[in-house]
Amino acid sequence: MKKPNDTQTSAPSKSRREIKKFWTEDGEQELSELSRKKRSQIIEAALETFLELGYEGASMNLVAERAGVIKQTIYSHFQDKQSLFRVVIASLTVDYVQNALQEPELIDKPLPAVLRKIAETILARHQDARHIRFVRTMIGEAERFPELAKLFTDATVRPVLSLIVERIKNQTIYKFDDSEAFARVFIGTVVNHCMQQHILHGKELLPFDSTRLVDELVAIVELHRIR
Amino acid sequence: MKKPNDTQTSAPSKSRREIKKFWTEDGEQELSELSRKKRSQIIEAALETFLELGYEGASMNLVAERAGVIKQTIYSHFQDKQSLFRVVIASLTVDYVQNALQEPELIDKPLPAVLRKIAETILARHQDARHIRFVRTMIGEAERFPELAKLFTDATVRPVLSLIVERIKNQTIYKFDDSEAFARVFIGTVVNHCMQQHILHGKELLPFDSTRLVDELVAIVELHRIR
DNA sequence: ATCTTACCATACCGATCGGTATGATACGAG
DNA sequence: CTCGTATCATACCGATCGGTATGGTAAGAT
Repeated sequence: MKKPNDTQTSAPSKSRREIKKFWTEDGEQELSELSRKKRSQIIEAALETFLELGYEGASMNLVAERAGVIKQTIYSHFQDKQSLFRVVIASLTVDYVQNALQEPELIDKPLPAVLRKIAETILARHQDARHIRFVRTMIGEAERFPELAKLFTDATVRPVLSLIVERIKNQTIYKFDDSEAFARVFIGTVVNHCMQQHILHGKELLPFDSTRLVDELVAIVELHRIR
Repeated sequence: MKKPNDTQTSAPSKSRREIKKFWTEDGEQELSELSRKKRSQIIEAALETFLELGYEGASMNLVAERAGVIKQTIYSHFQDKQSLFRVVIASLTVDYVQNALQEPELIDKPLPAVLRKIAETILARHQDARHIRFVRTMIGEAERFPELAKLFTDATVRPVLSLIVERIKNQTIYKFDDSEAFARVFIGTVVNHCMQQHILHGKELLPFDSTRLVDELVAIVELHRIR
């Protein structure tokens, strides 16, 4: 709601000493050791602050304080608050998908075991308070930052979906008429359970055991067994 | 992030002329015609503003301007920004459940028809831009306003859930071992589809036809038919 | 030994924030 | 016709906002 100060946005700069702007696109910059350390301090503090207070609720002063850095240092690494938010949220998004989607040992396991493993992964992630705040922030800002929401979907929903579809097609024990629709039923159920129980505090109001849900889903799979 | 001015929060008031505070709990106040009109203008404007900009992003100045009212009028009807937010969001929540959960003609319809009707209702609601903003805001503020999130769950999820469970139990054509788990699979799938497609902009990235999903769910129901 | 770089501390800028004070006006009830 | 009420317009309050300016310090490179 606050209009930025755009005095001298066009003028080169009245400042006597030019301050290095790392975010300027002048090729691949080799950041010094110190710079990289400060940068990661800023990112970590910004992350914590944005996830706790939301985009508007977080102040740059607080981020600087938590990062153990002065504001100018932030503004030498990031153009402005919006761009800091975008970088921080986007990098957390890709971090999550990177640490999660190793599909290691479950090659050639039966379909129900694969599905249980996927459900377990999603459920486990929602035990992490930071992830819950992450999802809340992502959804809360989805109107103001649609690219981030799309990135989130692309990085988290898409690969799981296609993994399930591929698994369904590479087996002959169960028969599904519309494998993508079934995949969406499966992850939709699990994700909505997390959303309802953890994001919206449903566990304090209508608690429901997740294993009952997964068992139900697996039972549904079993109904598709070729007889 | 801004600390409120709490000068004279304890002192009675330095103001010469006492301003009527409708939010004071001094019994059932009969608001005048004018007051009720102003109040509803304020609520409508606050709703639009909070849903568009979020709690922190919305300013009382803008709400007053949109309501065609001066700020003092807002503060004579509501204690502060938080309380305005709570009233506005809570009343929208109960409005939604009120206008939605008439279970009219579908008495004694077969189970698949009932489920299709429920899915249709949920899907239709997510065609409304205001409802999408409502859900985004509700989730985005779920950490700062947990009571609102719980109210939301209680008012929207619970009744649909128990309706389905009751419907499953009052029929003998289909057999479900865990009717509540199945109910959660059903509405979880539908709600997550809306969340993914509309709230998180998934329809512009991984579009998926909702009727395919509902058909899949009904096909799953059909697998439970007693042979 | 000088220069540059990246940081520090502090203070400042204009704008906007949530909320209040003052005084005027329009109007219905007695 | 007067009195109380609920609004209006406007201005103000202290605090905080995002962002910048000034000047200084420590360290590595030339």
